[in-house]
Amino acid sequence: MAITEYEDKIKDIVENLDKEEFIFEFLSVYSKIAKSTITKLRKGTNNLSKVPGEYHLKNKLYFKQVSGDTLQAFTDLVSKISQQNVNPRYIMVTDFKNLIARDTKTQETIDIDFKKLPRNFEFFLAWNGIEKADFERENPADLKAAERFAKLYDTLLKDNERISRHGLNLFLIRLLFCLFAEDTGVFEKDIFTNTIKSMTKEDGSDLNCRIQELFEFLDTKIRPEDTPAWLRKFPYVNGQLFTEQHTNVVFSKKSRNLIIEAGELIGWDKVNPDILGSMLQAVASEDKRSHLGMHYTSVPNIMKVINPLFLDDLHEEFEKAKGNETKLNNLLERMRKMKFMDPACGSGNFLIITYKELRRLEMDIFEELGKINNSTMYVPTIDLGQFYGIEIEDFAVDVTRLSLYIADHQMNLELKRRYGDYLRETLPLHKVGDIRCGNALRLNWNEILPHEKDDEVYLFGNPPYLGASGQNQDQKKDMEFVLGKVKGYKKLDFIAAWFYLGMEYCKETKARYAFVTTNSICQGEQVNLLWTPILKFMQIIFAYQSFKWANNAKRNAGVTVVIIGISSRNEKNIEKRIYSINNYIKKVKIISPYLIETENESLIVENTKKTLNKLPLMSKGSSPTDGGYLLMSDEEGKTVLEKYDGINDILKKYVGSKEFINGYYRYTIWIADDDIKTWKNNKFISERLKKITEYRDKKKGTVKKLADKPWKYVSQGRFSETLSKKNRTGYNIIVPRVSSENRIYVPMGTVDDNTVISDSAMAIYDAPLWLLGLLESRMHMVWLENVGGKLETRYRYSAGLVYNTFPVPELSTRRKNEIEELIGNILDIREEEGGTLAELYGSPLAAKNPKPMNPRLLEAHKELDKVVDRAYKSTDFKDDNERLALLLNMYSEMVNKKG
DNA sequence: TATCCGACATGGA
DNA sequence: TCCATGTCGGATA
Repeated sequence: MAITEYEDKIKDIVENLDKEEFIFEFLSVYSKIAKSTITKLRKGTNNLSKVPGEYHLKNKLYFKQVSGDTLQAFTDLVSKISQQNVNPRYIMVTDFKNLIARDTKTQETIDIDFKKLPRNFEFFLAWNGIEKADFERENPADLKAAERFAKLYDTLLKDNERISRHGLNLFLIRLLFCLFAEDTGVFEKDIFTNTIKSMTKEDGSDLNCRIQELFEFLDTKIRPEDTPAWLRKFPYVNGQLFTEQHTNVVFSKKSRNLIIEAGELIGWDKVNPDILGSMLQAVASEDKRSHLGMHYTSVPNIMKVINPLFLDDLHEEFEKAKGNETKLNNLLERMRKMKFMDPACGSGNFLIITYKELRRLEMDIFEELGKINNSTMYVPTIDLGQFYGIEIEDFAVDVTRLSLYIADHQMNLELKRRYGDYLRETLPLHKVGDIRCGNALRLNWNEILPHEKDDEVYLFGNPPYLGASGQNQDQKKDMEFVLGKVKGYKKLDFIAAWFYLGMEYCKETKARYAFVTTNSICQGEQVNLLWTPILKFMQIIFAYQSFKWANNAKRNAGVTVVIIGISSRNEKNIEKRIYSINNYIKKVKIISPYLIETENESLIVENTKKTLNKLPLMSKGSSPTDGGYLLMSDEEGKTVLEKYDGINDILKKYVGSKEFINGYYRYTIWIADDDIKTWKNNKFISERLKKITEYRDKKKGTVKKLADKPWKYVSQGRFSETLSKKNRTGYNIIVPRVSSENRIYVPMGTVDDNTVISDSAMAIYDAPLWLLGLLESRMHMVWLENVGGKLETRYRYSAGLVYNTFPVPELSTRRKNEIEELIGNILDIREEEGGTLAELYGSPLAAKNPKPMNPRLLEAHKELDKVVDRAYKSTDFKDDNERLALLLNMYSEMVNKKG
């Protein structure tokens, strides 16, 4: 059942109250309580209490209808129950004005206005087998609010087809403000909802007029004498929130009710402005509705950005300043001058969290000041005017401003709670810094938030990620606008533009920046393209290594992220920190753009087409680009082989990474140009070829050109060429392009000439066996792990980055023979032990359910490692870091030699 | 022509 | 719905 259904049903019961029937109707809302149980309770057959007005349903509820002092009645009932040997989950009393209920398991008690029962439906969810704590974790008030809000939004859109989006959005923002204000003490309690309820007609026809009058009045500082009484109770709001002219909105009975329900059923005081904002933003943009909230940054992740960027430092300074009035005041002065900008602020959650954290620190400081000098006056330090943002969607801009007001008010309440005598008024609203609506990649950030060399300014956020092949024309133009001068910029992720602009804003100043980003900009070919130019002026001061994106949205975005903090190179002696999983912190001197400790951050491996190491050519396997019509499963292949005589001439096994690792194969049609005459009239073949022609015709470029030769692979690597070579003695080596990072070694191997290596794997045709041994070695694994690209965190093997750049020392014939023998041994053990490579290599590095690698195989690999290690260095390596350092040094020598 | 990538894709528990 | 682990074709050089 949807959350809102519980509320709606209970609301119906409360509004059409039948006191005698109430408890039965209420129980029936909770579907796990059987109808028959309720019927029996009504008849009294299973009512364990014989007192009139009392209902005791075994293990579930002890209910009493009372009159007079409910609290006294409740206390009496509790003590009465405690004397019996019974254990009802809930105890509830009500006089239908007030209601008190206790959950005897959690000992939680609610004492509420009877009319607020619908809002508290989740308190009783244990009846349905759902514990309240679990429910709240999965269905926060924010989600509930967003769900109701989406309904209202859709209804208003249907009733107002011609209205401008901006006008509608503005109305909704103001509505949200009013609902929030009446629940949190900015306005008089429930005044907005009650006004609408009592002052407008049920069909909604005059609601627009009243709303317009109200909004205008909220923006009027000097209250006219003739203000009608119903308006006079509303205060002056300012903050420009109600300044713009209200756009007329058509209301219906339905939309009016939805507004009233939003007021009555949602506890706006429980709503987090940071999360709500992201939900609202998603509601308002149709295309994003499907991934509601997918991309909002969770509070823990925001903390990972702002803590190391500036908050840790402020807290540290606070600790040092404790007991010293001057130092404390200096810290406040410093905080007052700080400025913050999120150049992709969305609905502003980074700004909100930052604002709240600073206000809390401010309170702590005043508490300390109070201890030193108890006549300390509270002077507001942190102001909304210190917060800036850029956002492309105008609704989100409004949500950001609104959310900042809400955050401000929440902190004012917290201040009052903590120190009753320190007061800060929410109204009139304070002015927020520039939250600019526009394209962050086209705007001059320094014009929005101008700063001097020594100003303390921080930029942060979670800008959009988009790989090179997913960018649309506009985004590509934006990339060119920002990164046009950067070599190879077209291969960079969209977020690279933010990192580049961050550099331009912060370089040679004290300003710093940190973003949450896809980890791919710190892997593979993007490392050189992006970081070589940025590191000319900047340095990485902290980094969170790869972790999986997660927030509370129903469906999470599928991406692995890192967090990178950056300052100007001019800032010396910064202690840099690398945070890895489990929040293990390592303090280091230099952080490389691969986000690991390094001695030289310019040791970056560049994608290279030519081999730098004289190894035989590696190429990608063959790619059919056939829409799947050249391929068939093992099973289908065997059927075909039986059905058509001689077809085995043109059927080959087809093996990619998945097939190779998991020990199976598919079949592919593989027809040489000369043989096509023989086969084009075969029914099975011709049907498939026709489909391929159709498929390729819809494409463009090379693929389309091959539409009339459908049997041909679009790219064959060097396979055909190899097949035509006579007197071959080498092996066809297969290397999976993508494979699990949970294995110690990437399984590689050899296949015969009757097997097509698919483009999901790399291939070295007609190669010596020692080469396979070299590639399977620890040395090569370390290289792959550190300089190769990744698919999230999977290993991604590529020729340009990994194979061609791999530094190889002089190998004597004797050593080659030794390697050959050891890799031969490994291949034998694989055969002897049996099972798939996935089973043999296991997943020993998995965090949750590690599966061991076959011990015999592991031993054989270690022997191979020793021999290969020895080719690089005469003594043992301490660890993989030492291997990597040696390889990187060899690499840089190799590159320098080439000039 | 040959990649290197994917706010992913997909199959199995 | 989570968890483990690798397809396939596009845009680019």
